[in-house]
Amino acid sequence: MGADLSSGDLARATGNTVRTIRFYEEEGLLKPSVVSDGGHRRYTEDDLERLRLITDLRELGLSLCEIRSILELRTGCHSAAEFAIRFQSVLAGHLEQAQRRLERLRRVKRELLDALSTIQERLSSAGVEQCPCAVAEEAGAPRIVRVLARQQGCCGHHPYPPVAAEQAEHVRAAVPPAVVRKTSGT
Amino acid sequence: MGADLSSGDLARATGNTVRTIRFYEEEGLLKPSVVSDGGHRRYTEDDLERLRLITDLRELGLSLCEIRSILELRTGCHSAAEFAIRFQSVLAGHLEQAQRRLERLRRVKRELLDALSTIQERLSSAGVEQCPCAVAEEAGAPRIVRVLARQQGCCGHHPYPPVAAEQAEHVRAAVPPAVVRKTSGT
DNA sequence: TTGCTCCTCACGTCACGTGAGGTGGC
DNA sequence: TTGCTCCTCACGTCACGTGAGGTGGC
Repeated sequence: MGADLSSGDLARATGNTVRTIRFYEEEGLLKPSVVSDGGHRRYTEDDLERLRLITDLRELGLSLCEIRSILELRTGCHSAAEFAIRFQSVLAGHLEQAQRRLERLRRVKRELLDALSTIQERLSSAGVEQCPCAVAEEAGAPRIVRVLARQQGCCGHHPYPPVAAEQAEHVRAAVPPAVVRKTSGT
Repeated sequence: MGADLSSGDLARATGNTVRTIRFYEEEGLLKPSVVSDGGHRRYTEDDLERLRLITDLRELGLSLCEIRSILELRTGCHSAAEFAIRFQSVLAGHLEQAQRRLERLRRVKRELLDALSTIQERLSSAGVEQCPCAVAEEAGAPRIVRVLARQQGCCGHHPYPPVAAEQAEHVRAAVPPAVVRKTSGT
C-alpha cells in the first residue's frame, strides 16, 4: 500500500490539526508508515482509517487512554474467539455510555428547540415592549428561558422603561425567518 | 427563596464535583446566594437550575466562555423583544452544532452496534480457532473491526497456532448474553 | 464531642493551541 | 527558484483533578 498521504492530508480529511496528529503520535496512537530523510511523515489509507476511528471515538467521549487500550485490544490475542470476547466486553460498556450521552444531547436539543419556538411565538404576539422578565414569568416557559430572562432586582423593583411601539416594530421586523423550522429535524 | 443547598448538594444533584462548582464561581458563572461567616456557601433552587443549565450546555459542547455569554444575554436588554432576538440568533447557531454532534454520535453508535453483532455472529459460527486477522478479512466487516483486527506481519507471514477445539469451546461459552440486544434501542 | 462536609491554597493533568524560527519537496 | 507545507522545540490554555492541612455545622 502506498504511503502517499501527508500529515496535512490526514488533518484535512478528519477535521483535526497537524498538531493533533503529532500529539497522537507522541501518545503512541498513530504512527506514520514512512518518514523521509527530511523528517516528513507519510501515511497510508490504513493509517487514515485508523485516525478516523480515533477521531470518532474521541467524539464519543473516550479519553486517549481508553482509545489506546481499544487499539491494542488485539495484541496478545491468539485466536479470533479471544479477540471477539475482548472486543465485546470493552465495546459494550462504551456503547452504554454513548447511549446515555445521546439521550442527554437529545433532551438538551429538544429544550433549545422548545425555547426557540416559545421565543419566536412571543415575538409575533403582543407584549413586546415588556421587560425581559415577562418572558420568564409566562406559564410553560422552557427552563433555559426562565434561567436567562429573570434577573435579580429587576421587574417590580427596577423595571426598565417600556420601549416605544415604533422601536418594538423595528425590532420585530429583524427576526430571522423560521429558525426553529430549519433545525427541527431529528 | 431559602438558600439551603450546600455546594455538595449541588454537586450531587448535577453530577459535578464541588471543585467544578468552585471553578464555575471563579469563572463568574455561578454565585452562591449566601456565604456564611465560616465561608460555607449556600445556594437556592434557582442557583441549582442555573447550574443544571450550565452542565447541560457543557454536555452540548459549549466552552465556558460561550456559556458565559449566553448567561449574560439578558444584561443590557431593555425589552422582551430585544432579549428574544438576541436569544434566537445565539441559540440557533448552537443548535445546528448540537445537531451535527448528534448525527455523528448516532453514526458512531450504529457502527459499534454493527460491530458487536458481527462479532457475536462470528463467535456462534465456525472458524473460531482462526487468527484474529480472519475477522477483518471477512466481507462486510465494520470499519472498527477491520482497523482493530488487522496487524502488521501477522497472518500468512507469522500465523498464530490454532487453539485446541476444547479451548475454543470454553471461550465460546464465556460470551456475555445478548449484549447487542440490550443496547439496540435508539 | 465526634465525624462528615466544607474550606483555601497550590501544584498536576489532559488534550491539545500557538507562536518562533527553520527546512523540505513538488 | 518561489511558495506552501511541513518540521522541531517550547511555552500557553482550558477545564478541571488531587492532595495537604485546616475548620464549620448539624
